[in-house]
Amino acid sequence: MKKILECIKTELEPAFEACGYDRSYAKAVLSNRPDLCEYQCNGAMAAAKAYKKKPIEIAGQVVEKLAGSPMFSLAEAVMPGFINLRLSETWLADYLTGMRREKKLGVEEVRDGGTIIVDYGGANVAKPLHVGHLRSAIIGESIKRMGRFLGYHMIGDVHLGDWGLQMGLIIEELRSRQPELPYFDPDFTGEYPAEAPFTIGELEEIYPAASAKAKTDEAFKARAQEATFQLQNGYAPYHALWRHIMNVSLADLKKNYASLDVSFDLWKGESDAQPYIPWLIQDLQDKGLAHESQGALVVDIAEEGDAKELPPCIIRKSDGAALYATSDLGTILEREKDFAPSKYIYITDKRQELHFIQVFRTAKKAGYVKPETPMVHVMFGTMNGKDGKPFKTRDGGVMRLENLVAEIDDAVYERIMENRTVSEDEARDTAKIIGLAALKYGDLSNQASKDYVFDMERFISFEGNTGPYILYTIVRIKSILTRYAQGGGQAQPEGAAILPASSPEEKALQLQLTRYNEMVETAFAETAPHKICQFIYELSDEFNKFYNSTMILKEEDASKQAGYIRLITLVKDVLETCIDLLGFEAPERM
RNA sequence: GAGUCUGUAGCUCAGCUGGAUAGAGCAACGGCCUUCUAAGCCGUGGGUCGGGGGUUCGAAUCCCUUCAGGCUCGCCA
Repeated sequence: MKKILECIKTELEPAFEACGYDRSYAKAVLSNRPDLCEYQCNGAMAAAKAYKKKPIEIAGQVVEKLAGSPMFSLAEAVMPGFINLRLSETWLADYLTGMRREKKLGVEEVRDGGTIIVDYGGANVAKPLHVGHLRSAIIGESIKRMGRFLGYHMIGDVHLGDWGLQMGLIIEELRSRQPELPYFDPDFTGEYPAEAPFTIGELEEIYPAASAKAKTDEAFKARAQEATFQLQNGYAPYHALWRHIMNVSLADLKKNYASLDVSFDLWKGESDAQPYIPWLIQDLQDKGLAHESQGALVVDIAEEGDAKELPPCIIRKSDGAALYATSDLGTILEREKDFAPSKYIYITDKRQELHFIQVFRTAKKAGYVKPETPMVHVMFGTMNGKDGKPFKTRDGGVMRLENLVAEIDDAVYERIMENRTVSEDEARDTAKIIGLAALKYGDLSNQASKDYVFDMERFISFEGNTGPYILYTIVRIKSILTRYAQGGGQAQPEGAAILPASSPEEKALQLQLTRYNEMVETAFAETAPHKICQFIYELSDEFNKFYNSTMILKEEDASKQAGYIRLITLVKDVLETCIDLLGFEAPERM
């Protein structure tokens, strides 16, 4: 469906041309002075220079040509040369009627958008999910859903950290704790046990302990590096151990992501890239891209125009082991083979910016990814506490995701029980839904690339620009619709029209709805979920103003009432679609 | 040191491909429930858009400079 600004532009173009001005000046934007008009065109001022005329004169001429247009109820030229526009109520109502007849409420699907890989999650096997993983999961899930809604074939990959030094650290720590295990007996020839020698709880304690030990104990660190190297070279006992670590950890990770309503199409990890690495390293050498430097194998990625000389991409350490960049390149080879994506989107902490520049440039230089295929790194900032420092638990430790989610759910639950008389079970279920919305909206309503302050108090206060406010709005609409239907109302015959607005509040609500299709496209193109949040906050705001000004169920004119019902149904449909794109849902009651 | 991002109301943030009087929310204060969920709505107060210079008819927005903070800067991921 044609976007509202394009409709206006199409209407303005002939007017500009009829006056002898180029059509490129006929651009409309949303007004920043809603007291004066709804849309404005500033083209007359830009044209003034080119045609050496006064802006107001040009604007006046154009406005004359717009007289009688069914689209506008107002078209006037004001100093210094603005063209102020207001849509006619009937034209606006027709546009909305068109929206509600469209499958996706006016959003058009792309044709042949191709496959887009979204690499998010980034959980590390054997380590619990913590708040650092939250943003990647939440932002990535939203971007995946947006792309899918727009018709792209989106593939989300969790891309586990399952192959680095951490594995060697765990193996060595296990050896020091349980040296009697058969994995550490080089002469062992039997079957390795099917049962893992640790629980998820133990595993989560082992890694931090090993990591801390490696920082002070050089010999331990060296052994861990050696174990990592052996694992990567297929040493069977360690591979068996690695299998256990994977199995125990994956079950837990899946449970955690599920609780966030985050899902992945692929549960690939760095280990899956390993088969590609020997070829990769050989190929980069054959192509003359990789060379020895200080004992390591590196690819120079500096390009002309760089503000600063960028360090090379290291693809093999001096000890012969592969590392992060190597496995990311191997993963690219696998993805090209399996999916030949038309675009790559990586969602990580912004501190990894340099790493992705290195990987992207190497992939392009080597020809693994076509020059025209966009490789996008969506970077996000740190989630800070109220003190502006990285978010920690009260005692200064790393906050586990499970605990964070549980804390929010509990706080929401308390709030529900304060005010409402619903059963405990219903309150628990509703609290989960609202809690997730609070958490996700709190994150997504900020620009991803910026650091943001996670303020539990603010999130659970439920006032203002929050997820719960959006949900509350939806619940209000649902409540009206339910009561209307109970009263025997039938407002939804196929093709029934939205009626012209009869109040300023109703028109403001209608105008906000028309921005929907453009907003969705922009939000995806800019990988900016916060634009969806902003839109639905404004839409909710307009709805609540309308709600306060108009008693829908008390309306005596039945056809007018049916028109209201159709309008608020459209509002509900748009809001529900949007929160689905953000990755959460609304309860029936709250 | 170099690169990069950020700096907007007391707090948390929008706005940044240049347009009219810089917007929300929270917090403060004052109104609105015998009426569809008051987790709502209406109103009041609160700003040298970090500072300085420049480009422009017009700058929070573009350019330069400066201050403050974050992050990164070859063998962690």
